[in-house]
Parts: sequence; C-alpha cells; structure tokens
Amino acid sequence: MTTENKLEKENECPAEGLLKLLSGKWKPQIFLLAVSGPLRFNGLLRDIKGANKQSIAVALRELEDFEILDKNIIKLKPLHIEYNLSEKGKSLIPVFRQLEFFSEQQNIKCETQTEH
Amino acid sequence: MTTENKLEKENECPAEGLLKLLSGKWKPQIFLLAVSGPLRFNGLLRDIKGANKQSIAVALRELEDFEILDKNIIKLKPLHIEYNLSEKGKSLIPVFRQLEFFSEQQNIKCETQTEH
DNA sequence: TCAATTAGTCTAAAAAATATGACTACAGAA
DNA sequence: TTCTGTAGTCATATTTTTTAGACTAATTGA
Repeated sequence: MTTENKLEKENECPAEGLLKLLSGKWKPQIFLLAVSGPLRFNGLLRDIKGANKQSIAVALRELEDFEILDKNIIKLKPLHIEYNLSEKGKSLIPVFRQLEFFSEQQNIKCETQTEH
Repeated sequence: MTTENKLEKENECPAEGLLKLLSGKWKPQIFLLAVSGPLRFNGLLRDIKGANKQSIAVALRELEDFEILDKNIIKLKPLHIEYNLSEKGKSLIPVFRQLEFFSEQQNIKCETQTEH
C-alpha cells in the first residue's frame, strides 16, 4: 500500500495526515536538514547519528511521495542524487517554525539548547 | 519511564517533541474534541469509533503529563472526571489551525471534505 | 583489475504502539 | 443486593515501526 493510499483512506481530521507524515522517528530531522540545503543519502546516514539505511530510505521516499522533497539525479563529477525541498516543502517551513516556537515557549526543549 | 523523561532524554530538534506528542493514533482527534468542550473518558470511548480504553487512557495521560489537558474531578450529580484544555493547550490551537490550513491548501485532505 | 563510493533493496529480528478482554473499585438506582 | 454507569488498570496479543546486516549495481579512482 502506498503512502498516498494510506492517507486517502481514513483521514478523519484535517491535521492528522500531515502530523503522521512529519512524525516518523527521523523525518523532522530530515526536513530540518533539507531547509539548510540539498540532501544526499549517504550524507544523511553519516549526519543523523543512530539512523539506518532502511529508515532513511523510507523517510526520503515518503517525503518524496508527498512532494515535500524533490529527487534530482545530478549528472556530474561523482554522479549522484540530491533531495531538495519543493515549493510545497518550503511552504511547510512556517508550520515548523510555529511548532518550534511553541516548544520553546513551553519547555519541550532540546538538549543542545540547555546550558550545562 | 514517564513521558517527560522520554522527551528530555533525546530530543535533538525543537519541533520533534511536540510532533511526537501530537501524533499518536488518537491524540489529534482528542485534542480537537477538547477544543469544543470538556472531555470524559467514556464519552471519548463512544465518540471515537475504533478506539479502545487503553489507548484513550494512555493518550489522556500523556496529554495531561504535558499539561495540555487538565484533569478535574467533578464532585457533582454523577461524580465524574472531566478533561479540559489548559492555557498551554489553548495556545496550541493556532498551531493546529496552521497544520489544518496547510493540509487543505495541499490536498492532504480528509474524506468528509471530498465531494463524491 | 581491484577497491571505494554512490544509492539503495531485501529478509528477518527487535522494539514500540495499539488492541483485546478480564478485572477493580466506587456511586447510585431498582 | 444486584445491576448500571463512572473511570480506569493489568496482562497479554497483534500490528506497526524501526533496526541490523547481507546483498546489488553502477560509477570512479588507483
């Protein structure tokens, strides 16, 4: 079953599909990295500590299926593949910023922001 | 391990904790129902088709742990318990609205909105 | 030609989330 | 005192998500 079908099938409440899409174990990080620039498979595997091939591959595929990331084959030097935020993906940035803003207001914070 | 500890432990990116909190199978629905008024356990069990005691109980506990819902013991007629959106919970409403807005813009839509 | 890097897939196992059904405990009504 | 409704818990299954590790296949560099 494709990601699309899953969401078309039983999606009672409007925000739910998007929440589901964004809430995999690695997808928020991947999205945030995509905001900073193009992504590459092995790069993600190196940068995201603890992640494994399979999960990265699935996350990329789902984000691509939703047209949040564009997959581009770069026919250069070392022929490779790049994932870039699509326009739709870019329009998600403010949504993320609001989620971050809320989290900082309340203290659902991240460790790297905590001084030790 | 409590819900708090889980999120304090390894929360690399700011929006992640909130996404995780909101993305359980029933939590978005529960939150949305809470926007309309106080919730009660058996009421949710009746209203949310397909949900079971355990999941409702866990979702309520997590939303309560995060202080998004307040749990109130109502010492009236049939002594019972009500869950209400806290101030923090209310401040989440615009975040939800933005998620919904994005979903409607793109077509991550819900079935009830699709004409057939 | 051999080894490394690229970007994955596949199968199977482990872990996490959800579901099922029995059970508890209290209050009020019949 | 038994039955109904309140709000759960608990142990156990089932389902879903994530991981580990072997494998593929094309390109590139030495």
